[in-house]
Amino acid sequence: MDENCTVYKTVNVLSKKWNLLIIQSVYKSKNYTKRYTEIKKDLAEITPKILSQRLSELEQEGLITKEIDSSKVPIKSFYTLTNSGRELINVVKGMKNWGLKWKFPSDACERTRCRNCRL
Amino acid sequence: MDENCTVYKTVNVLSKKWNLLIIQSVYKSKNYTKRYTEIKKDLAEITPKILSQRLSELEQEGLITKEIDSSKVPIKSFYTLTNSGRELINVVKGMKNWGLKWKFPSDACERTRCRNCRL
DNA sequence: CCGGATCCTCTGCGATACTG
DNA sequence: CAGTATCGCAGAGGATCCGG
Repeated sequence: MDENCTVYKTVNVLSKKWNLLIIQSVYKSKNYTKRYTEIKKDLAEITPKILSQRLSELEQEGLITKEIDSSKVPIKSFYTLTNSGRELINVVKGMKNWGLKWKFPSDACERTRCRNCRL
Repeated sequence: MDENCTVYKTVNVLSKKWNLLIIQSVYKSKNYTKRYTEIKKDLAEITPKILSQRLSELEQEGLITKEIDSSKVPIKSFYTLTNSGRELINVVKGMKNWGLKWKFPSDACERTRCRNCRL
């Protein structure tokens, strides 16, 4: 495998820590949009620095868009999945189904819409 | 999302650096079996320490099995995908198809069996 | 209050060399 | 051939601070 291979490059982008969980967190929300603080609350263990870094990278990669409402205080940031970002949910679902089958069976997650992951 | 969620735990295992590429490298081989040096050659940029670490972890996770032929020198190690490891190829394929569509189009990889990734 | 930025610490990846 | 030993450094994590 050389570094020009699509698989190689894609895996390196997607398997960067937190990326798929951020995508999934935003995907769960209405209109595929979430605020910075909501994502941070959803991914309890992520630190603000890392979340900012990842969101910025995902924006540059074209997987999410950012909008800022500074019309009134407090200023609010909204992050929305692009079309490409939305389609990534299939990858997350693939991982979930594999995990349910082979590693981490969970009654809660078996349901079509788990309370945690909503997939 | 709490840390008991199947999605959370599964993503953390699978998105660890090199894991999916190792799985895919072994998957491409006859009988889903590859030797240490062959994997290292296939993933040119991986270092021996990291490859050893990852293989050991993947073995503990039950995704690969290891067999050593020490009957004659040089000693040879064989790594084989388990059933759960084989099924992970669907996740890799999902990533590949997403990457082809949105990020890294490639004529070579578009073919059903790319010379590099064989997926 | 919200959305970060800053500073510091520390795990863990990467590179090179070496060995049973 | 299939790894280990050692070292250096980037990036993840933790705590705190700050402008709007």
